[in-house]
Amino acid sequence: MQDLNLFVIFARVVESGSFAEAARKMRISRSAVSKAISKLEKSLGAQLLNRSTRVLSLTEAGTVLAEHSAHILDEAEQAERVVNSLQAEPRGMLKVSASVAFGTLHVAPALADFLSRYPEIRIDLTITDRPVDLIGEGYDVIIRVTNEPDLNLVARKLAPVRRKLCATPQYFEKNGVPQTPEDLIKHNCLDYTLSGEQGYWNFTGPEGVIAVPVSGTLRINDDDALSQAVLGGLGIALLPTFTVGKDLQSGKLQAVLSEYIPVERYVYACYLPSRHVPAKVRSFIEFLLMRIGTIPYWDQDA
Amino acid sequence: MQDLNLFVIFARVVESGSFAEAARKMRISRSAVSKAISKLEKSLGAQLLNRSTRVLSLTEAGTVLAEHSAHILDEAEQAERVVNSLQAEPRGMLKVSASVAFGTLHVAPALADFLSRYPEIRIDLTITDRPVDLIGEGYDVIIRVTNEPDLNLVARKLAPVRRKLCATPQYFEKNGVPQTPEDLIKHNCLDYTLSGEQGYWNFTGPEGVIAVPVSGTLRINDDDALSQAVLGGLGIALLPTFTVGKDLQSGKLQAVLSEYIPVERYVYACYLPSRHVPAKVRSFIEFLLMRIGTIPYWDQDA
DNA sequence: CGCATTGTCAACTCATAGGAAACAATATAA
DNA sequence: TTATATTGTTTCCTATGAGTTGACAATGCG
Repeated sequence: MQDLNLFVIFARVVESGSFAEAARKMRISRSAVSKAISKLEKSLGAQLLNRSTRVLSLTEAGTVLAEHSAHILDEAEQAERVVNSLQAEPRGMLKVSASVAFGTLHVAPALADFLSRYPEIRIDLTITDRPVDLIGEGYDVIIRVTNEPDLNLVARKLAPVRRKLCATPQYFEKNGVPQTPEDLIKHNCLDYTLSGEQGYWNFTGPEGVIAVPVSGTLRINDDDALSQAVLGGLGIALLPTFTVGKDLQSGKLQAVLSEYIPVERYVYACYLPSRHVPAKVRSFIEFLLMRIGTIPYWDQDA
Repeated sequence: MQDLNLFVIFARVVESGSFAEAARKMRISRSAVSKAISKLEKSLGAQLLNRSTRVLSLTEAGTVLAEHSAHILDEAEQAERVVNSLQAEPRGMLKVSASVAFGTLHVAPALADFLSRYPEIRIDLTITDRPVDLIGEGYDVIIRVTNEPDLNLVARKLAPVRRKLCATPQYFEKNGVPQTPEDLIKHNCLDYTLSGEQGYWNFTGPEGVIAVPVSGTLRINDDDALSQAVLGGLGIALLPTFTVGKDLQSGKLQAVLSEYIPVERYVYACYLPSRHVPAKVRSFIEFLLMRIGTIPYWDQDA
């Protein structure tokens, strides 16, 4: 394969009409240009330029090569421009993955705003709780709720996820209100599949950290569905305020043992570590940060 | 400006789907590929490929760049092919310059044969006796009759040009037949403008080289026109056999002092010195050589 | 006839392209 | 699970060759 840089030099010479002029434009010496052309001619096995000290003229081979070289130069400059623009301006396709509950309740509703703010961005949002392969599937950003994000990723903490022990008033009427964490053992504790240690709920209370063994008749891998189950009066669960904030306000759910704080989880926006984060990713994360804030809107008056 | 060779490596990686595979195809080491991509990403300021040891995926910037790179690669390969073909096969435009008399009488008539033998060649023939700038005007070949061709050019000797002292029988009847070169002084000697020393005709005779001072009433810069003048009975001239061969045979002209040989001139095909002579030029010169041969057809029975 | 500028060449220098080897990550096979 | 092979990366090293400088001859201009 040819050394394409020679094509570039050749194109410059042709458009300049002289070696010296081309050399000045490219800020290299005349001899460098001379050697480049000679090398190109040698490697192609064809004379490209007939030259005396004063006059240059293209051979037929030179003429066709000049055309191709100009195209190449063009294409390269264009490529450089579009990549730069893609990098510097928020535009293009943004592939996002978000977990089911949070994605549905808070990411998806926010996208309209985001897209109208950045009209050149398009979004491909995948809602799933399954672990995704950022590299293989080509995601720009994934939004996950977890207490310990993947160490191989850049994880931007968007907001804390506060959780509360909730059930319906009806449930408490029937089964009593637990006064201490230990009382939970007597209750139907609905569990979130992906939470840390199975079978235990951990709290930080007045006495420090405690682990309460719990058991229940239902386990779901989605916070929103879990909330629905609790709303149906099935039992008690540790529910994030981002799903049940309204229900707590409206009284459809009731929180108990509020002085015992479950291990805090966070909403993270994660992306691949790279020195070169495209503008679309930066602006998306900044938008989310602004939208969700340090004290998320669903917690503001909870 | 970018290093276009990095684009090529990038394109190869994309089409291969892996650094290692691309490295093997290009017969360089994996580390070379790795470094090339890193350098490209750095210089563009954008991530192009997301990669783990096992899986590669293009970023958006990478996707657009891949497209452009593929185009560039394509264009380069195409350019290489067409230049090679132009070099190796007799095809394309052949710019030829020929002197008026010889060009008209012998080059132009031969072209039909040549072009039918090489159907992919087209010819741009310029008939002129004016000295031409091979480089500036972009001629591939010039055909000239001279005794000393330009030393800066490659001059292929096609055929000797024999000249004879000619006049019409009528002229000799009226003015007498010169018996010795010195007798020429008494004749109307028509001169060819571009011949060596003005006012003298040089011969190699039995006594060695002699220079005869001559004078006449006409001087023309074209052998054919000069012949026409002689045919009109105006005087004596040194005429090349390639213009008056037929007239000598038919008796319309008569040659005298044949034992005195004028300085021999030659038909040359000249082209610019270069290691890389295109096939079209080579085949043209070979064709002329074959056609005109060492003993030209107009001399064969003269 | 200077004078300036051209393309080329030879000699030299230094950056850097590329290889080798070791490494961590990861997929596949046993 | 463990073992193995392969991936992309990194460090270190070296030879190549790209580019400079400073000549040169050729050439056009005033």
